[in-house]
Amino acid sequence: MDTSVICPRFETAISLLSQRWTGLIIYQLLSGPQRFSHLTEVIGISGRLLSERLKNLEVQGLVTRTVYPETPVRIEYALTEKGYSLKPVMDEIQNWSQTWVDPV
Amino acid sequence: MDTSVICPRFETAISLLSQRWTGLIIYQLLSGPQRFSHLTEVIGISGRLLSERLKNLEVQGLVTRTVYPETPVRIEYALTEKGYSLKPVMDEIQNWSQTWVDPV
DNA sequence: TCTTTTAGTTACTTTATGTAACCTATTATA
DNA sequence: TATAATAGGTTACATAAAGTAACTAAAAGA
Repeated sequence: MDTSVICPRFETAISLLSQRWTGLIIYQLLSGPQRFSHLTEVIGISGRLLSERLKNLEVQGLVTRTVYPETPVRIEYALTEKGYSLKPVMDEIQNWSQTWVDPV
Repeated sequence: MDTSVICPRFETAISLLSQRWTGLIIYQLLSGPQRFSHLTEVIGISGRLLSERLKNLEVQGLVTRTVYPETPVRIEYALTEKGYSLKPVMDEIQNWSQTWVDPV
């Protein structure tokens, strides 16, 4: 009989990254705070899902939402320390992709 | 005007890991070749999806499928070099989770 | 008042995932 | 010889998530 179980913390972490778009959003925000419309364009995600994902990421403490009451209003999304600390993960994915993914 | 685009190789790599269960399957196989039924139990994935995922991973060259014609038949799934080289990615996710994910 | 701009939301369609029952091959058992 | 047990799946159907496109809110300038 085998009682091995996957580490629950690892499971939580990877379920975060296994959600479609979430990894890309974090990766994109690594290059600095960005606006909603910029994220939709660069990532190629719909407003509906981007909105949903950013709300989740905010709740989980990975992203902050800052309103600049200009005209028209400017809202910037940025990584928290918790979000930014996923950089080594992203770096390793980047690194792997350079070796193992064919260029387009 | 902004022409920034996300690196296509990175995008390919993260779309692989963004597929539900795929990351967990790879993580689990890092500890050695394993059978179909063992994977379903440890990961908590249904046979239907595990079968689908393993086929994809085989096509993408991350996993091999080996048949041992014993009684009853034994089929083992193992990582290829390409699959195993995702270990640093998994290690960083593990690492992040130890710092940022609450224990259950 | 009407238009423009950003940041979303709503309603609806399509795709992915979850669940449970079923199938096949091989050998052990009654 | 029939029956059952075991591994490794597949099939059919229900539910949940993602994609698409049209619409809305708020604020200020023409």
